[in-house]
Amino acid sequence: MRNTLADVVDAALRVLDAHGLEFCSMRRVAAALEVQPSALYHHVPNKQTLLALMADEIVRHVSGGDAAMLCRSLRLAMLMIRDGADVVATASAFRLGVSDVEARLAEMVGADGARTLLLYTFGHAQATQTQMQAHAIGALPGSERGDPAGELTKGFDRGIAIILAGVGAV
Amino acid sequence: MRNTLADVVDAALRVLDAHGLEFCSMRRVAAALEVQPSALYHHVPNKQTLLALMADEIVRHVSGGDAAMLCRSLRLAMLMIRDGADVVATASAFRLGVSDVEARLAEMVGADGARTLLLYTFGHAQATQTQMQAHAIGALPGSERGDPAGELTKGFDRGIAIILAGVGAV
DNA sequence: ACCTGAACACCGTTCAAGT
DNA sequence: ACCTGAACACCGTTCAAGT
Repeated sequence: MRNTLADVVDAALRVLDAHGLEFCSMRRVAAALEVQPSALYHHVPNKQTLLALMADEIVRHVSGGDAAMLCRSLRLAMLMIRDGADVVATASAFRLGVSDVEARLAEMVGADGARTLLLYTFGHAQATQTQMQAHAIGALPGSERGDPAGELTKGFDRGIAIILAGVGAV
Repeated sequence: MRNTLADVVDAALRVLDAHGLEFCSMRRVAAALEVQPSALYHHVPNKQTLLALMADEIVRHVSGGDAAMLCRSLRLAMLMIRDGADVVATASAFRLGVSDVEARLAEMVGADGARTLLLYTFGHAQATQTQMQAHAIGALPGSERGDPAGELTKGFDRGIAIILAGVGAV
């Protein structure tokens, strides 16, 4: 036994973080494992499935005592890896590591509140990552002041507070 | 003069709607215009730019009297075309047809409320489209009951109501 | 069970050249 | 200004064959 499915997923996550989703190809993942591209298809039926497994892994350790902390943990998990928000958002319809988070949120704030929190968290994480990439390239008109990560996080927290206040007000 | 930039963007949107983002390649857009792939690069510097122009076009006619109607209009504009939510969400960091919507929302509910509404709308539209695709393929476990579009729209409206209530409650 | 090697039908992009 | 033709360095996936 030379490589396991977990090895493939780990290698794919390393390639994703190093090169971004655009260049996270089956051929590059295979190269990272020093294996022929066709060897991957012994572990995984296609690329879409591999991306779903990557999404599960990204979200695996999300946890938190209340709704706000759970959302913050989910956001951080996606931001930890390059293009993580895109990978999770795209795969989340099928793979249910995310549905797990939604179920825990639903216990605290109801089904509608849970869905609202979750989809806002996805949207914000995606926007954060594209904005951070734009900032890294240096392509933001009139906002060349320092790293924007802190302000983005504060903005995220304000949105969560708005939604939670709305849940309370029914 | 044989083709204009607008022709290229229109052709790209037709290819997107017919085949989806995955198969919306420069080569297929060129074929739709009965032109060689290299001809596109006279109108557009690269594919990313073309996608941004497509996003602007998708969002062009969004309008509404209050915040909720504006969000509903934005959501419908993205849902009108296959994979429209993905195209708009990915391109929205640079292209500012969306920033325009955000600015109008900000006048009504403040900057934080506008951002929350907008990112929730993106997240919900993306989830709606992946779910509708899954439903079309017939790949949803235990939910084979009719078209889910109506329930998804009601769920969206409830989320908007929660956020607007939260904005009111500060 | 896990992998190689070769092939198939594709990509985005560049560039000289045509009209 | 708008396009062709040819090329370059890539893709995802399949399949027979090896160990």
